[in-house]
Amino acid sequence: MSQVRVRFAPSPTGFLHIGGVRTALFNWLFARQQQGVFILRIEDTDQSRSTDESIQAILQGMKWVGLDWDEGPFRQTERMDLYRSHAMKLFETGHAYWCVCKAEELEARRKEAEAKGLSPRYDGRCRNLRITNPPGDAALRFKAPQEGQTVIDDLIKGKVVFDNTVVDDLIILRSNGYPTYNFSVVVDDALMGITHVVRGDDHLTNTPRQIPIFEALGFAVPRFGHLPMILGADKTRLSKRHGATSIMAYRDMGYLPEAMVNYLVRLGWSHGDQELFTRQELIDKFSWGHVQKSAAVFNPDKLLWMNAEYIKTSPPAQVAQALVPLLEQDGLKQEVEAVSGKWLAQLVVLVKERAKTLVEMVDWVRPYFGQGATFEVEAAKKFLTPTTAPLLQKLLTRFEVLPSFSKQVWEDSFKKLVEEEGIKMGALAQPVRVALTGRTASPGLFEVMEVLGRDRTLFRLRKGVERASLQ
RNA sequence: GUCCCCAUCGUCUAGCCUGGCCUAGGACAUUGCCCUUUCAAGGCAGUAACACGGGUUCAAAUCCCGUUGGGGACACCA
Repeated sequence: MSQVRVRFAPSPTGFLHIGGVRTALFNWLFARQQQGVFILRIEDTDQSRSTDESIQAILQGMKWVGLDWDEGPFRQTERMDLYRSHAMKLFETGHAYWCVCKAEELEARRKEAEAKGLSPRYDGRCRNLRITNPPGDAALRFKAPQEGQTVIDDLIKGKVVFDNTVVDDLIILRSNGYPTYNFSVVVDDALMGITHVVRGDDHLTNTPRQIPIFEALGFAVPRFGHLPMILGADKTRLSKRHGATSIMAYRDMGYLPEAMVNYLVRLGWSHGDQELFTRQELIDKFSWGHVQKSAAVFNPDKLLWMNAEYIKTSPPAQVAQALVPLLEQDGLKQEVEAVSGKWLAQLVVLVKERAKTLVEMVDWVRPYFGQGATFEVEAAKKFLTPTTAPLLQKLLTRFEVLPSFSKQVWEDSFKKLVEEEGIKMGALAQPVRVALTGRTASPGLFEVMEVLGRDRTLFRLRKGVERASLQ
């Protein structure tokens, strides 16, 4: 069997959509598993909607989720000669003809047909005109077979049969000389040696239009696979009104690329009961047979859970690295530069169990930068009171005589004081928590002290006593 | 309207191809309990589904037909 060659072929008309990422992912996974080739092709033949910014967004998105391509990115606008020469070849072999119908006329006829309840197909009126010297604004149409059936043995849907009577003669070269999608795709897929065309199932009905073109051109027909769509909570096609759909928006919301990949693959594919997969496991275990045939509803809750799992289990240094840009955006650039990567990783370990996103993590981590704590007003009011001041002072006095920080020793010392005072843990823990972090919620106190270090712990305790004495 | 695809808990899904082991499993969400210095995390338990109707069969979530419902496509967009 020859080498697998697959492609991802987005059109650059906006940001990279998460549905697009999933399509790319399935192709990429299959290529990596089969030691095949993954090609990136930009379908920009619609010059009015394509933009360079979109191309950049696509490349950026692909890189962020770690989908590397082996060939490309190719741009269709750089391959115009290929489409034109193959179109002329079809004309010369009698598989295509010039059509002089005006776009407005076609539109009007389509509307008329629809109004009568007929299917809005091209009526084929130029088919037998045998125009050989077309006017400059003529379009070239493919002469589609009108009898028989086109059968697709789909990788995902299985056998799908279309009557050829339902496909009309589609335009392959517009009057401006640009190829249309259904034609340029065929030429590229054939010329690039694509063995498996895997795309969204919104393309399923395009397939019986494309197969006859492969055949007319004398090319081998690739295998096809049509992935089910991603839906919003209301079961309609996922769009902006369901929330963020741009892959980069998820980076900005604090999602880890590994979590996005895992979630997106699991949306429509499964391997028994397993939910979490490493990239390598995905490559090893992927199979078309377990790709779901039906559309799937995008569930932000499950994605959030999965992101939390990745935050908890990924190497802390890696999470810290992803966190840094968000920290800097949040105005902590100087503070971040002042600390070591090792300490940052330690910080991640401190809070990773409570942050479901990196954005949440920024908030959890903020109290540990800088010398002093910033007290939340309500927290200070409740716990740093004149009654707690002497208690805090006693703890401070005991800690001050300890030469260096030791979790065990400091915790013992703390508990001993609680015992001697005959108070509950919380009665001392909460004021200390507020003194150290400025907040009423934080990780375990002694883990906090460890991250803060002896000096800052004592400093903040002192400030806490001061604040408590004030009220 | 025509054509195509699809149908298991609220959601993602296992099971379906190769009927019986399904009293339908897992995960997210949700509810309760436990743990606990706070907030989380974690542990345990609970609620919750084979769309409907006909067949075939000793036996159907699984095979067949129909109905209903959902989605997609019908451009000189991709």
